[in-house]
Amino acid sequence: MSLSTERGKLQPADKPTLYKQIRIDIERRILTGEWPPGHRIPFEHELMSRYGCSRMTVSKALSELAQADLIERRRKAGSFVRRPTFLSAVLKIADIRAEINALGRSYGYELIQCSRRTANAADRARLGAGKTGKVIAIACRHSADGVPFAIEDRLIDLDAVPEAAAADFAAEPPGSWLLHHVPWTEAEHSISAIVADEQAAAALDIAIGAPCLVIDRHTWRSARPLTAVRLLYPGESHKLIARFKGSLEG
Amino acid sequence: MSLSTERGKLQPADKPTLYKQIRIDIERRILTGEWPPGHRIPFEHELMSRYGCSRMTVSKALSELAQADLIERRRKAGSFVRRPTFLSAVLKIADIRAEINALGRSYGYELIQCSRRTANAADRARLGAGKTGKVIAIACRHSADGVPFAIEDRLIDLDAVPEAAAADFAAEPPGSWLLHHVPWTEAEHSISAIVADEQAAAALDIAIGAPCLVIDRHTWRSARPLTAVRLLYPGESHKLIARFKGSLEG
DNA sequence: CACGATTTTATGTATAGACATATAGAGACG
DNA sequence: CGTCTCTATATGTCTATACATAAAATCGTG
Repeated sequence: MSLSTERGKLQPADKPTLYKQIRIDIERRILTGEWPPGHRIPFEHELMSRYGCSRMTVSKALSELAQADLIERRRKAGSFVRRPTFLSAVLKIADIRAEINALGRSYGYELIQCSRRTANAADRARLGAGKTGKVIAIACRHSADGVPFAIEDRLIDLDAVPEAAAADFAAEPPGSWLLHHVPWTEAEHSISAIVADEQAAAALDIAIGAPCLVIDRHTWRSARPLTAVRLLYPGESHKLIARFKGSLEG
Repeated sequence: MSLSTERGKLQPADKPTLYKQIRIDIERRILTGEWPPGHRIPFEHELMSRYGCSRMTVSKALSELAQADLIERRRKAGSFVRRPTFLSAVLKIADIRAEINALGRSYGYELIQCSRRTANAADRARLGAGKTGKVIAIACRHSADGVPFAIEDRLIDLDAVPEAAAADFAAEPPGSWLLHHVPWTEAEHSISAIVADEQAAAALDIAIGAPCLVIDRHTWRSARPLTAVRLLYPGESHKLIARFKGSLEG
């Protein structure tokens, strides 16, 4: 409140609509700790009189805060500050080609192996779901400026993604192809560290025993497994960045 | 549409309010690719007549989709499907104590070293910002059922977090203490892989040369650095899970 | 006191209407 | 043909009102 400055005009490039003002106000109190987790936000009717507006307006502000997971709304009880999903962050895993291009380096791609087969027990276990028919198994390598960047080992469920049968994975990396042709609803990433074995070391041109970052990604559409991929990055050179930012200043 | 089953009753635990129905409907079309990125969503007045409701209702659905970054709304032009933030996912990094407790294992904590000093050049570089006064440097170890789980190496800016001077980090892990006492607005995680050196191997009770997952986390409040921490996990045993889930199914 | 029924209340959804605002596209003009 | 202005229009915000719904609080009864 009374954030008005000594300037006569308000902040120039601002659009201080009322509901947004209320949202920012409450958000500020939460993020500064003035209203700690568990604290009950004033009732809508209190906010109505405090800001001199209708219930729809404060409700809109509270709804957005709820959608952003900052507060929890409970009928009859009120709205409460949520324990921030504290150490959760948005992990951006760019498409490898885009990632390398963004670094201003030239992208290189090599298909190492690509075969189609009826799913065996290991394939089924890896894809996670029951009876699978045919799958495509792909091994390939991504490089930046000619230096190995990551190796990829992928399995695609051909029943779930029949279009993949017609794709030319020698010309286009499977990750990019899937991104542009196959919509998905759920993905899970598992990140771990291993040391390079002989094969990985050779493919990545690093020493045996050097650390590697591993990303295992599974992708589903409506609970149906589409693809499973393991990406191996030379561990010291590559970093994944995850960032969390409150929307206070955004 | 027409997801109704052969059962006479609708889905029991469902609350198919109209605006949510509209939201799910549009979301489905986007996620299945029926409406690809760039596609113009029907105008609000079209949706009004299609669903037979008021503009506020369709607007609420569209607003939520916009807040979820699935569509972009432009005055006069309409609403458009955004290119999904494709490979971004929510990375959940739980508080270590909570994480271990969640696994049903007993949490152990040992403070290895804790000292206060005037920030040196390395400290300033690590915290990222300019002139820092005093800092607290902490080294500690987390264990699960007596087995080393992770080692932590942390720096806290005492000027930004003066309360930390009074905290007893022998009794409470710095991560937990900070979580409960210090609000923050931004955090960045950098994930990489290294092999254990002699010191890390000893602290984690693993072999020298064994892979380790490293998380470097920096935390700010309104762009001011609060703390920088490096967590070292035995790489094969530990996995970070990041999950993306569309809200299609709830 | 324990337990089930009833009331109260804060949020959830929805409406019709109003005005604001940005801007794409049309028309005017040089 | 380029540029400028104007206008039509889709979204953005807000109101006052209405009824639905879940759950806390209260009451009543055994």
